[in-house]
This record gives sequence, C-alpha cells and structure tokens, in this order.
Amino acid sequence: MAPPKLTEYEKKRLENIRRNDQMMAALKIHSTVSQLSAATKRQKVGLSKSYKLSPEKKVAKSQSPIVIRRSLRTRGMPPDSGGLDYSVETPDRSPTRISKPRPSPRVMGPLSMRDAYSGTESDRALIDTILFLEKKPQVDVSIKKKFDRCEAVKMEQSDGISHDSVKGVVKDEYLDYGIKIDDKETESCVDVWSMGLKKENIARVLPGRIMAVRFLPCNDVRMIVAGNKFGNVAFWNMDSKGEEGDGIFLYRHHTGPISGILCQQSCLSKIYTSCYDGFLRLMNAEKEVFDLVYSGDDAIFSLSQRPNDMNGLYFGEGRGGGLNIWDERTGRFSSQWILHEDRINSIDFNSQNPNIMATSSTDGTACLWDLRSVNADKAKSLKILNHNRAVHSAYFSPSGSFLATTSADNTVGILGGVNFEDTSMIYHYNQTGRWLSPFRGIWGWDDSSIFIGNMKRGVDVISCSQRRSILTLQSSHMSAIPCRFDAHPCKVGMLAGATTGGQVYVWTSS
DNA sequence: TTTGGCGTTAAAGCA
DNA sequence: TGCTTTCCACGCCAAA
Repeated sequence: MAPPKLTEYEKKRLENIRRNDQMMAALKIHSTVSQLSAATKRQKVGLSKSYKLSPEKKVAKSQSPIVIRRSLRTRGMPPDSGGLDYSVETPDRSPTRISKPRPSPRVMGPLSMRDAYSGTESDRALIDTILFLEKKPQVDVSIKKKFDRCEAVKMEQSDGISHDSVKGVVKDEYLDYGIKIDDKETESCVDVWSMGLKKENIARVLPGRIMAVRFLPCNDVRMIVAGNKFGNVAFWNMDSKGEEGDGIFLYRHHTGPISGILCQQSCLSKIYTSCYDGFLRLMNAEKEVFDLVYSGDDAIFSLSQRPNDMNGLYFGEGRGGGLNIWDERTGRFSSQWILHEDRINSIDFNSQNPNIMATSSTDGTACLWDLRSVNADKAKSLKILNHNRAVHSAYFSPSGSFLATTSADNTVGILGGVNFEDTSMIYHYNQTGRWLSPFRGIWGWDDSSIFIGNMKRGVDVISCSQRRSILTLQSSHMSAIPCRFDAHPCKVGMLAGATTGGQVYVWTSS
C-alpha cells in the first residue's frame, strides 16, 4: 500500500518536529540545570510532598517547542494513523526521550504501566498496594444509607415489583421518578465547622492543571487519583511511609486533558480514565497495563457509570452534545444519543433510581433523563433547568433527593421536591477565567452540604436546607485556589481539593 | 448565521 | 519581587 500523501501542513510540521528534536537533544545539559533549579524552588513553596519525574522525563518547559495542536480529524487523518506523535506538543517532554523513545500514549492498544510510568522509583509499591486492597473485602460505612436505598430499589425491581411499591416512595403523579424526599436527609452527618487542613495532607502530585480528582473507594488506605491537562495520572498514597518515598506515582497514558476518572468499589484494581484525546483507558493493576477501552475522533468531556451497571460506560463526546453508552463486554455502543447542543460537562445517576440521569452542558442547561424512555430520534428530557450560561456540573445528592448544578452564570442551583420542581438559585462567584478549571459544586457525605471552590483560596460550604453559603474553609497552608473536589466515599469529613498547579489539599474533620 | 479574535483570570517559572 | 508565559473556557462582539 502506498504511504499516505502528506499535506503541506503535515510536511512542515514533521520538519518542525525533527528540528525541535535536534534542538532539544543539544539542550540536554542546559535543561537539566534548569530543572534542578526548579526543583529547588519547589521546596520554597513549602509542600512537604511532590511528584518526582525520572531524570529522562523531567519537564523541560523553556526548551520544549510548543507546536499548535490540531485534531487528527481536522487534519483529515484517522485516529490510528500513527503519523504524528502528540507527545512532542506538550511541555511534558524531555530531550532524552528522543534517544530512548517510549510508546506514545496514543498507541492504539494496551499500554504497559511500565512504559507509561514517569517516576524515579519503582511503582511496585503502588501496584502491590492496589492488588492487596483488591483482595480485601471493602465495607462502605459512611454512605451506607445511599447504598441501602440503592440496593432496596434494585431488589424490588428484580422482584418485579413496580416503582410505585418501592418502600418509602411517595405515591403521586410524579412516581415515574421513583424518588422520594425525606427531610431527615438534610441533617448533617459531618461537622463542617470542624474541618481543617493539616500540612501532611498536602502534596503536589502532578505538573500542571488538575482536571479530575478521585479517592480510591476503600477504607484501609487513603489513596488519591488525579489527572491533569497533559494526560498524566498520579496516584498518591497518603498512608505511604517514608521508606517508600512520598507515595506519589506518576503515569502518562493519555495525550490530552483527563476529563474523567472512575474508580469502582467492587474492583479497586480497575480504574477508568477518559481524555480530551478521545481515548478511554482502563488501568488493570493485575495485568499491569492501561487497556484501551475506546477511542474516537472527538474529545471525551465527561465520564460516568450507573451504580447498577458495571459494564456500561456513559461518556459525553464532542461539542455536539453527544452521549454514548459503551458496553465493555461487547465492545460496542449500547446507545448513542444527542442530548445537548454543546459539550456535556457532567453525567450523574440517581442513587434511589439509577434510571434517572442528570447531565450538564455548556449549552446552558442541566437536564434530567429517564433512561428507559430516551430514544435516539427524539431525546426528551424529564426536566430542563435553564441557566444563563454554561453549566459545568449537575450532581445528585447522596440520597438522590436533590440535584446541585454549578454554572458560569454565577449561581449554584439546588433542585428538590418530588419532581425536582423546587428550584433555588444561590449566588456564587464562578468566574474562574482561562487558567483555572471551572468550579463544580459537589455534595458531601449526606444531603446537607455542597462544597465548591472559592476564588479567595477557600472552599465554600453551601447549606442545602438554608440555601446559602454558611462557611468558607480557609487555611494558611492553602497557596492556590482549589477547583475540583472529591468527597471520600468511605471516610466522612475527608475532602480532596485539587488546584491548577497540581496540588491536592485534603481536608479532614476532627 | 457563522467565524474568529479578544479579554478575562491564577500561578508557575524565571530574571 | 515583579515580569512573562501559560494557552483545549467561554462570553462577547465585530466582521464575513
């Protein structure tokens, strides 16, 4: 077969890459000196822990040429063309990588964890820890209530009993939702006023902006997974002892911003990651690979999974508002819908009734859907919440009784009532600008509080019942604005906040 | 109606 | 300490 004909642009670009490679090789010594200097400066920030890149993979920002990225699609190339290595286009590239090339994260297949690993010390400790946890039965204590409800619904559904008879569900005209409001849910199980930030619970886990952060859902080890805009994913074992280094392990198995991280409580060794590069990968610690689950031409902006369907991956793809359901067993789409007019920023499911899905979009809306009645021809939502600007998140409360939305129009919306017909819009300044990831208000461990970033280097706590911000968590240790959060699924009061500088701050309650 | 450029914004890096 | 660079968010507005 004849080699593909290159366009003028592509020829020029390849030539640029070749020149850049030569230049970077020549600058090897210089860059090493500048990195050492940078490392020294990092100490000054006062972070007790920070990620360490292996010498051949340290960031050589000032020397690395930045090539403007164009998507494969806009270049008229298929995603598996293998023609151009994206890795040269990010600052996370070093001179010596040229002489010892590693597989590009864009490889169309499994990528070994060893090849994707960017650290100095062995990652054996991490893999062993995950495999150890995997074998240990995990008990979810803090959100037992949520899962009890979920299990109750599932149990009754499998018994063939209709939603109308599910225990505790209010019988009225809105029963299609299968969701009940319980005022007791608004009682708090955590004293947010006692939440504090300890110095040892701070680390710089990644270079660059953190796009997504997750706790590994287990009781025994406090493990954080974070993804940045360069396609790195870091693991931070907060319980790691000194002899194992800082407990931070850095990989790069994607080539663009990480848009989603999914950890499963039922199988801790498998962690899904989605990326703007259109790839969806699955870390398999047993096989020590990052498997390729899906690859498409368009960016993946959001990723989620239904609580009762571990084989289906729900992800928002492209700027056209597409939502795909990917069946991992068959390796095919179960469904492909256009649900919005612009990118889908978040996907979430109701714990009481996993058929109810919430999406938020840059088109300015958050929508509720009943998965049983969505069809490809005419996607009709159960409810549309209109914001005046882009909506960055729409998350159900742990009990499923409320929905919280965060929008660029400087509001946090709280929807409640039997049919989510009660809408409250709470003013919250959400203008993060270009360099910070947009804020997303997340629920804590019950229906009482929503946690969201504050431009004054704090974490605002919004009371659901009072429909207002009641507290801002602040600390002298916090030197940057936390944008993305995760509440530990098993440890009440443990909240991770991630910044644009790669730091993670973990708040705990006393 | 579509497209493209600009302004906004925080923080790391460097002189 | 202060300036420069970053540059995949997004609204706004003018030009095409």
